[in-house]
Amino acid sequence: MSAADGTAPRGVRTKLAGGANAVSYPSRTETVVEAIREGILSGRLAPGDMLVEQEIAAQFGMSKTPVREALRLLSASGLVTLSTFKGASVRVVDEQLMRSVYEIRAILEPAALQSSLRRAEPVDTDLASSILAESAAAIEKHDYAGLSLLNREFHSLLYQGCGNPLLVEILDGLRDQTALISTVGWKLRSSYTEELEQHHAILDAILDGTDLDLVARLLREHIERFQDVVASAVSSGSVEADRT
Amino acid sequence: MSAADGTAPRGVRTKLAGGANAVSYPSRTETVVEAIREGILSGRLAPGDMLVEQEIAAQFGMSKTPVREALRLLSASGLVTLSTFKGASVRVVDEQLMRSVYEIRAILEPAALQSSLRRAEPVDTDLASSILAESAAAIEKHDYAGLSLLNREFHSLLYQGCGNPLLVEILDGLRDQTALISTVGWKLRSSYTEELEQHHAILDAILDGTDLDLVARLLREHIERFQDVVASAVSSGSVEADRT
DNA sequence: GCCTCATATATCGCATCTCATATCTGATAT
DNA sequence: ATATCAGATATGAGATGCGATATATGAGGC
Repeated sequence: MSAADGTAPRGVRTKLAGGANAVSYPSRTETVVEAIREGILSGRLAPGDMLVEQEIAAQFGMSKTPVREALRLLSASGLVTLSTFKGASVRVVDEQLMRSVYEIRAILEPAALQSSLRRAEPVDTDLASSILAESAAAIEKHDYAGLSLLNREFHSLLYQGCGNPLLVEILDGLRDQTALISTVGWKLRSSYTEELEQHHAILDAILDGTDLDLVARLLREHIERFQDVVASAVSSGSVEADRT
Repeated sequence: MSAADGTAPRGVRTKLAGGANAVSYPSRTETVVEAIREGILSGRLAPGDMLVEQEIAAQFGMSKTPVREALRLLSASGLVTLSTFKGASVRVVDEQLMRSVYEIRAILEPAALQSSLRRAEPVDTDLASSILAESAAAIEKHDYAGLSLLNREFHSLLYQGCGNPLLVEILDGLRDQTALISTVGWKLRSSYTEELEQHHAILDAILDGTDLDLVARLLREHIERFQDVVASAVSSGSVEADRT
């Protein structure tokens, strides 16, 4: 009520619209989608948290309409569960879902990586290397949220250059779903050094560049390994336990 | 205008809600999504056709709100293109997109099929067989819209039982995207018999059941074959030509 | 005759309002 | 005391209206 004046925000958007990027300026719906997405991925919003339209609308100083659309969109992308007349909530992950996600990633990511490596502009190995360095630092500092982000970035790098935008889109979506548990599954902590080691092994194999099949196999085994780790972590109930 | 009374439709929905299936009754948004989806898949709506909110709303006797949501959802699933302040239109496919779709299918479908075959309740070969019989009949009758539908059904059958609901969902989405051109690409007509033959070969290999790798390879090569066929058909501009 | 610019219209984006539904609370009967 | 049912409340679903913007159209100038 207080922030929902109705005139001020509209002016702001108008200014943005005529401003720098004429094409595709951020609609209010996009704003909300991005904000909630970021909230979930960063772990600020935990699985099961209710997402109340009116609350979010007030928080952003807008009407419920764009919020509603945003929640629908997030539901379509799998981050949010929508129950008719009951409301929206951050998706609660179960073992089945996580196994599904990792199974698909285990198939697609190695294939995408091979496509990347076969192309002219393959993989930014410098950036990958620095990400791994940051990962080590994050582990030192016990910054597991940051580490989770870095891990996702690393995997993204490997398939980003595969030349298939749709494949990238799909893998980005799957990657986001893994974030539903990565940030909260503290029980996975012990696996982080192992994950980093495997990332290093994969990067080394890429830099070596002689054996594409080896690279693909390493990545696949890496993902399959974490399918089991994550699935068992989820089934043991460590996911919802940490959030009071 | 005429049908948008506002009170009559509501009563209908209420009756449905309290009626048979209490859980998950179709919301207006879902109705529209399904209708437009069906329209696109059946070829009644051609790529490039504008989808005007008010028009559709009037047609269904509802307000613009659910229509709007439906269009957003369809955009997220890739069947509809949304241009800000310009409107929604049935997605126009280009060669790049089609290559992307088929490339991913070539990776995922064989893997999914192998998963299916390894499970207890693998593939409904009886149904697959009858679908192929119907396909032959459709070719006889030059019913290419029906044939396209049957082809999609056949592929669906192969991965439906893979035990990974998310994978099924993704493949269903990709399958729908191929429908954007399948029904209108009349130039593909000559390939239909070849497609049917290959489907038969795949089914035979499944029924034989001795060589899983052979089955996977046949399916992969089948899809890769049609990647080229479809891509060249799209680039030659046969897609938009047929629709006056 | 063709190009440029202002006006007009169509269409989307968002806000506000109303209605239908689920959940919660409490009273009553067993 | 507990189970059940009715009313209250909260919340989503949908309808309507207004404002913003892009495209189309026509007049005027070169």
